[in-house]
Amino acid sequence: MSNLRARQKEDRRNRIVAAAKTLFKRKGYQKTTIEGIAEEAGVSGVTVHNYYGTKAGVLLALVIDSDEQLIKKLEEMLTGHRDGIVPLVLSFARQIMAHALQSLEKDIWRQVMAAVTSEAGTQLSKAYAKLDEQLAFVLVRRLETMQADGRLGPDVDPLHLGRALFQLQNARFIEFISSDAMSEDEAVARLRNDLVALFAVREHKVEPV
Amino acid sequence: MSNLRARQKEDRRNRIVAAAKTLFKRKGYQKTTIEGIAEEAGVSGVTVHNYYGTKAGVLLALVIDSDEQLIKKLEEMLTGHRDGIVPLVLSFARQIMAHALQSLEKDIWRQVMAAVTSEAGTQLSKAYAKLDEQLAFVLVRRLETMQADGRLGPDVDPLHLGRALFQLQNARFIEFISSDAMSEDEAVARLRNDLVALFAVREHKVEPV
DNA sequence: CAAAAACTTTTATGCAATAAAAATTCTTTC
DNA sequence: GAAAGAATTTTTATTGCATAAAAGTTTTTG
Repeated sequence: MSNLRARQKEDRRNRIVAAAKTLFKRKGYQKTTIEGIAEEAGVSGVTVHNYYGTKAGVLLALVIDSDEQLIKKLEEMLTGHRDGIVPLVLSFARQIMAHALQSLEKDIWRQVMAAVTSEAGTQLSKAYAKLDEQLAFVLVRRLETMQADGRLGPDVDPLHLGRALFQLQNARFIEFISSDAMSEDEAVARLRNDLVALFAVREHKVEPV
Repeated sequence: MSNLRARQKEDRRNRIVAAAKTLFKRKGYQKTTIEGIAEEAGVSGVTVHNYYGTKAGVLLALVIDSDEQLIKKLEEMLTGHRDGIVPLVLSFARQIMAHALQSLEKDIWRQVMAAVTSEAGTQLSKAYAKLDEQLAFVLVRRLETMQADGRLGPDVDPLHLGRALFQLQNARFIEFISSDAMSEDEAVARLRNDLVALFAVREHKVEPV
């Protein structure tokens, strides 16, 4: 009997997120109220809280939806990439920044990033972390291909390398959204500096701690 | 006449931060109220807002004070460091994590990190960013010494490398405080994986974008 | 010392977040 | 198919952050 109640719940979830998306875009984050979202979605304010916990929670839910598409897009774009690691990571980064600004403004992204850390442990926060892991894996898979093709040394661990590269990219992404003044080009340039500097290192021994 | 007014202001600032420090430690972040801090400091709640803008602002001020000491400590500890880059960065990271937990609990650090991004552009947030830059420079100076000693190739840019290493360290630090379960050892292990993987790469060409 | 300037406090308002009680709607069972 | 029961939403109420404006106080300055 597929449960009317479950369908209604799903429906309300969708309406709330859709309402939030509309209002965040129209009025910005600070100026849209939970009560406003609730009204637009045809539920009570308390229901929004019951569903998503906080205003930032609603925002997170919305971002998670949009990021799932991003991952698919990235997979497509990077498959068949025949350049080196640096260009790979830079296109990856550029794509992420472009997608981010396309869906929401920097100011709102700052709220997203803040919510992810301050609400660490929440379901939604975990879901976001999972997406990050998936994003890192997009890189990992590319690196594995490169290694199979002989374009990456056999002594490199693609998993750890992919994760490290993602961390760097993410750090620069956060820097990017943290400043209204910073352009995509500037952010990419900084990331390139990071990579070039790191890859120029010839470390002899690694063992001692 | 050294301005009585300025001295009073300075005095209030100190009292507010001291009160906040006490209360945050005693009751945690969520449960201490601005009004409580104000009462403990002998001012009105609105004054706390006028001074620091937000509750997180008070917290940031407090952290900035403590981080200034950290930088000095790190300088001392790392001067005369004779190992390679990886051990250098790992001690650096370990020191930062130890200092962090010594002054505040993870939960509160999450609020700090969230505030830094969500309140980007604020005076206090800029001050925090400046401290990060100084921390990165601790690494940069060590790398310069290493290069002068011939322990780091002449084709490496110590400034960019130091910044990149700091970004990686910081990413893992955030991960560390974001999970109550993650130990210092685990965080350091992840950072080491990052570094080892990155330094194992032998990138041939870098030019094309 | 009095007027002006600089601050702080008081007062008031909006909104997020949370809890408990009341009301509604769906499901189940006879 | 209606009534009992369960699930879920809404109403209502409260606390605390944040902000603005008016009122009051203290320091500075002429």
